[in-house]
Amino acid sequence: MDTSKFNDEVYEVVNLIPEGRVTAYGAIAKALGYGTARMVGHAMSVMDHHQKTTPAHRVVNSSGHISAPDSGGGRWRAEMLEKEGIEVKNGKVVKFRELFWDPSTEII
DNA sequence: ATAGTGACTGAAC
DNA sequence: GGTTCAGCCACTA
Repeated sequence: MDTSKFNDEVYEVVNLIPEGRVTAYGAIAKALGYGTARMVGHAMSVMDHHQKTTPAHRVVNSSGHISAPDSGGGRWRAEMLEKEGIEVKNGKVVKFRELFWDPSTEII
C-alpha cells in the first residue's frame, strides 16, 4: 500500500480540523476508507520527523486521552489544546464528546 | 518469512 | 472508568 499517500491524506484531514475541536486516529483512518488507527499514529510520528505544520495536538485516542505524553516531544500538546480553549484534565480532553469532530462529515 | 513493537480500537470483565 | 485480550497494519531486526 502507498503509505506516503496515506500520510499526505492524514495531514490534509488533520489540517481541516477546526480550532477548538479534536478527533480520533480511528476516525481519520475510517474517513480515509483505508489504513488503521496505528497507521495514523505512525503518520504523526513521521510527520513530526518531517517537521510538518500539521496540528497533531488535535488528534487523540478514542477515549479523548492524549497519546505519547512524553514521547516525540509531544508533552506540550495538552498545553496547545488548552491554549485553543480545549479543557484538558490529567492529559485528557474533558469535553471530548462535545469537541469531537468527525472527519467523515467534512472530508476533503 | 517470522517475531516484536507501537501517537489505536472495541469488546469483555 | 480502569484493565485485559484480541485485531489491526507498517516498520525494524
